[in-house]
Amino acid sequence: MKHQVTIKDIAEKLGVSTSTVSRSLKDHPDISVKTRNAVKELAKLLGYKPNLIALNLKNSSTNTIGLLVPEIDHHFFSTIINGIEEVAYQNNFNVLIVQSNESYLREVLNTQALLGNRVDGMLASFSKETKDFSHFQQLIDNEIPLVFYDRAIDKFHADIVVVDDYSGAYDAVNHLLNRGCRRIAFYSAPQHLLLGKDRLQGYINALEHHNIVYDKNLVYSCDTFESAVKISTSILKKVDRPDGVFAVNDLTAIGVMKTAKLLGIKIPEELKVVGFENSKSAGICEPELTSVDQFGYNLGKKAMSILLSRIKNESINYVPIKHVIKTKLMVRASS
Amino acid sequence: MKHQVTIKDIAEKLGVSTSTVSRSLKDHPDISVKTRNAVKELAKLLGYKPNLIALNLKNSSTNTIGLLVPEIDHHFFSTIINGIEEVAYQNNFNVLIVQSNESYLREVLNTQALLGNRVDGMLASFSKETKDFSHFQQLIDNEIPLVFYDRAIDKFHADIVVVDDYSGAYDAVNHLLNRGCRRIAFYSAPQHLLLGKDRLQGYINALEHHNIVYDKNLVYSCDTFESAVKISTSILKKVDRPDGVFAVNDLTAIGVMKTAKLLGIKIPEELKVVGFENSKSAGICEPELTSVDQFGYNLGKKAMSILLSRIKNESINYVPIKHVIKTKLMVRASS
DNA sequence: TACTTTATTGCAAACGTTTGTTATGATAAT
DNA sequence: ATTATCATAACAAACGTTTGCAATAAAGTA
Repeated sequence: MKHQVTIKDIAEKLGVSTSTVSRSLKDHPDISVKTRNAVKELAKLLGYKPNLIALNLKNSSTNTIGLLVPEIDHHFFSTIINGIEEVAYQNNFNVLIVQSNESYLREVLNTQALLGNRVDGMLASFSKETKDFSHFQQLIDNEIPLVFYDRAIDKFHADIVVVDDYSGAYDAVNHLLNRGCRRIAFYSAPQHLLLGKDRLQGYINALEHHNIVYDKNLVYSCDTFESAVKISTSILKKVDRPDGVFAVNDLTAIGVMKTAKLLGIKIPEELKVVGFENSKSAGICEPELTSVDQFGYNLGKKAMSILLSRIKNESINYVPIKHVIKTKLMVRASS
Repeated sequence: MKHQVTIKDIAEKLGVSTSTVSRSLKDHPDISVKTRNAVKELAKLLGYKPNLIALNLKNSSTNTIGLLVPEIDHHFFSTIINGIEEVAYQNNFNVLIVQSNESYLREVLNTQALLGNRVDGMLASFSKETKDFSHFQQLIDNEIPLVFYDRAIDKFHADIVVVDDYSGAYDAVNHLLNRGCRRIAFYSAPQHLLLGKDRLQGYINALEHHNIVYDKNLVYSCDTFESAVKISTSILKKVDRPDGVFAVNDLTAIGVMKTAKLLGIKIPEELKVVGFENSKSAGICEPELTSVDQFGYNLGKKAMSILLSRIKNESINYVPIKHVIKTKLMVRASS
C-alpha cells in the first residue's frame, strides 16, 4: 500500500502549517480566502481523504456500531440487517458486522474485537450455544450502549427489541384450532431463549382458550429443515398423529410438509401447517405456507433507533426498555 | 461511554512509564519479572483492552478488509460472505461489510467510507446500476489491493474471482437439449455484466453444438421472481411456446414454474426448467429445481485468499489474475 | 508617534500506542 | 579506585488530526 496523502503532505507542499490546512479544509474564517482555496485545490488534486482512524482516536468516538448476528445467511437476520443499516446510514454511522455462526467461542472473540475497535454501541443477538453472557457484561461495565434484538435475556442493563413471539404463536395456533385442528404438534426452539418460552406460552394459551389440554408429548425440540425431516416420519406414522403443526420457523415447517407429502398425507386436508418467519420460501413451497411475519426490517430499524438514542443521550442511568414488534399471520394454502 | 482503561492509567497507578507498561504486557525481557507481573495483574484487574484504533494509526495498517456486497439478503452472497469470513477469521482479519443495495450512489459512498477507514484491501461486487467505476480507481491509485468477485470487469489492475458462468450455462442448456428440449428460453441478466455475457455465450454455444439455430427472440431480460411471473404468462401461452427454460437464477426459474403450473403446463413433461444458484429454494419448490451450483462458499474463500496474498506480498506490479470457480449442475425433478 | 485592533498563521498538546535511544544505578572487571 | 558491563526503566518521537493559545505583522486609532 502506498503512503496515503495526509494533511502534512499538503502543508509541506504549500509551506504552511498543518493547522492551517486543517482549518482551510473546514472553511474556518480565520484563514484567508486565498490560502483556503489553495489548500482545497491541492487537496483535491492529490486526492486527499481524511484519515478516519486518526479522527476516531482524537475524538474517541468512531461513529461505528457493532452488530453481532448469529447467521447472516438467514433471511430473517438479513432483513434485520437491512433495517439496521438503513437507520445507520441515515445517521452517518458505520456498521461493523460480525457473525457467531452459532458458536459461543466465536461470539466471544468477535465481541472482544468490537470492543477493541471501540464501537460506540452494539446490537447483539447471541448464538444458540451461548449460556454464559459475561462477554456482554464488559460492554455494560464500559457503559457502551447495548441493545439485544430478537434473542434476548433481561438480566442486563440493556434495551431489548423482540418479536411478539407470544402473540405470534398464539395467533398461529388459534388459527389452526379455528380451522378444526385438535392435535397440534409444536416444533419448538431451545427453551433457554426468551423466544422459546414465549412461543410455547402462546401455544399453550391458545389451546387453553379452546379448552384443549396441553399435551407436552406434542412438543418437540426441533428447529431445522433436516431435523424436521428426520423426526417427522415417525411422528406422522403414529395412529394418533397430529392434525396440525406449528413450527418455530419456515424451513422446519417445510421439512414437515415434505415428509407428509412423501407419506401421502394431504395438506391442508389431513394436516395443516403453520410456520414462523414468512420467508421467501413460504411463498415458494407447495402448498404455500401459512406463516407468521416477524417484520425483521422494522425490528432492525427500531433496534438501531433505540441504540442511536442511547449513544446520543449519554444518560448513564437510563432504565432499559423492551420493545415488542407486532407480528402478523399470513394465511396461505397450507392451512 | 465511560473512559476506557489505557496504558497510561496503568502506568500512573503503578508509578511507571507507559513504555514500561507496554513492554510488560508483551513480556519484553528488558523489564523485570516483578514489574511485568504487577503490570499484567493490574491490567487484568482493570479490564484493560488495547485500543485497536490507536494501534491501527501507529501501524498504518488495520487488519481490516472492506467487503462491498450488492445485497446481503441473497443466499448466494451470504454464502460468499461466509467463505470470506472464514479465511479472514483464520488470519486475524476483520471484515467491514457494506451494502450497495444495488444503488450506485450508495456504492460510491460506502467505498469512500472504506477508504476513509483505511482498509488494507477490498473485495468488491458492484451494483447492477454501476456503469462508472472511478470510485474503484481511487483504490488502485493508492495501491490498495482490490479483488472483484462474482461481478467483475477486467479493465482494472485488480484480481478477479468469478463463477464459471460460461460452463455453467453451457452445461445447463446442454442438459436441457439432451432431455429433448428444442426451444429453450433464456431468462437473462443485464448484458453489461461479464456474467451476463458469459452465460449468454454458454447458452448459444450449447445450442450450436446441437445444431440448433440461436433465436434471440427466446432471450428475455428478466432476473427476478416478480418479473418472471409477470412476463411468463404471455410467453407460455404462445403456440410456439418454449419447451425448456434456463433462468439466470433460481428465483426467476421458480417464478416461471409457478406460472406454468397455473397455466396447467406439466413440469417436467411439457416444460423443463433449470435455474442457476442451487439455493435452498431449489430444494424446496415443487418440483424440485435443477440448478447450477456456484459454490459461493468456495468463491468467497478463494477471493479472500487472493486478497490476503496481495496484502502480504506488497508486490506493487503484480499481474492481476482471474480465477474461475467451477460450477456443477445439480439435476432434480424440474428437468 | 505610540498604542490598540484585527487578520492571519504557527505552535504545541492531545488521542493511545510502540519502539529506538538514553539515563540511572548497581555490579563486575581491571 | 576507576572504568566497563549490565539490568532496568524512562524519554521522546511517531502515526494523522484538531484546536486553544500565542505570535506576528499590518492596519486603524488617538
